Amino acid sequence: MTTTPAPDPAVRDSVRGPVPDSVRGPVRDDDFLRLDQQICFSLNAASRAFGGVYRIVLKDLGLTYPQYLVMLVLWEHGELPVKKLGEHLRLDSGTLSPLLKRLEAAGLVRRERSAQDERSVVVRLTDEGTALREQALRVPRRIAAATGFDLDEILELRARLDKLTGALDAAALEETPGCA
Amino acid sequence: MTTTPAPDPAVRDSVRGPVPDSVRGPVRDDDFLRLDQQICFSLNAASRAFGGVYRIVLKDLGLTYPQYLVMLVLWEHGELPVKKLGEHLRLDSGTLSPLLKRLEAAGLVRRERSAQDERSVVVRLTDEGTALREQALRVPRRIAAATGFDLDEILELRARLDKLTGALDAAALEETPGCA
DNA sequence: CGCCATTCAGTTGTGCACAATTGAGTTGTG
DNA sequence: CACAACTCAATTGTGCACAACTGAATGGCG
Repeated sequence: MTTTPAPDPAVRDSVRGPVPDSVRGPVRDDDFLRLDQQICFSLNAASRAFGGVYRIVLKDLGLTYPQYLVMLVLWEHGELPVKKLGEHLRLDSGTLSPLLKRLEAAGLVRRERSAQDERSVVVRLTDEGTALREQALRVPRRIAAATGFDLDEILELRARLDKLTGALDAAALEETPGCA
Repeated sequence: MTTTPAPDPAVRDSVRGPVPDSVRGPVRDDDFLRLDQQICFSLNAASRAFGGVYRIVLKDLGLTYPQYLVMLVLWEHGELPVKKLGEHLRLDSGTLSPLLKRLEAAGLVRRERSAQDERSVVVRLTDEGTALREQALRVPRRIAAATGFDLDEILELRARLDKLTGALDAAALEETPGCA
């Protein structure tokens, strides 16, 4: 039983107020350092908790969670070059190349150099990979059930997370040294 | 520039309705398979986007994001055995042992076998590790700024994520074969 | 006391994330 | 055509997450 980091009302109250932080002025850095642990950490923990549930549910399919995400994209789009796959999933070739090699070894996909552009490698589902979709159809319900969230809650959370991701990506771009 | 996976309104609309899913009945598995990609994926993407921003901000401190989390816990609690550290962070010795070894190599912590219990290893901050806290104090503000979220938004999101994590952990426990 | 289950940190092995680099292939421009 | 700039997948190296296991230390129990 992992000790869930408690909401810790003391932290909340110590930094809260009717006036936005930027105007109100001195929120002590000490407080912020503790709050900070809560938010970044909560996201991390939730992501890993998801990973744990997927690991259990996907064991029957012989897929890891990232491999499942790749398969989802392929089931939806049929076939894609590695580059496009990476854009859908926010992953680069450093992550995808070995992952796809494992999927190929498992007989779920094939990788073929594009004839039009010899730089590009197109990833296609094999018959076996296509067939696996049938097994995968029951996965989402099990996951959704595990969350205990109803559809609206999920959708709203997703919207917040996407907004957050957008803001973080924009900030990362701005702050990267080589892009002023 | 990674192409941000768009909200894709078609997906949303295809599964949405005024009636809660559990009552409305047959949501097609196909739809769910696509929605599923959105939620688990959004969480993953947000977590990694956070990682990207932390990577930039923490570069000055010479810390990775997980190392920073460990330091946060140590700054708050002074010293802890590896086990307790793991409970705070939801990490086991397989992750912490090498991480702590790197922090020790960096001169930020020491690891000493407990005299009371020779099985236990207590992690302590060095003077250098304690001093690093001063540098870390400005990190949370930069992160908070990068999110573009105000405090209430952060706190609410955190509450939702913690709820989600709790539900997922409970589900994982129930569904684990060896605990019926 | 002697034995055994439990607790703890560490190790090993697999897989993912990401930065940096490589090398083949392509495209634009003179 | 020639050549520089760019694109793309793959590779290398570092670090994290987690399962499975090892081995030492502890604590309970007969």
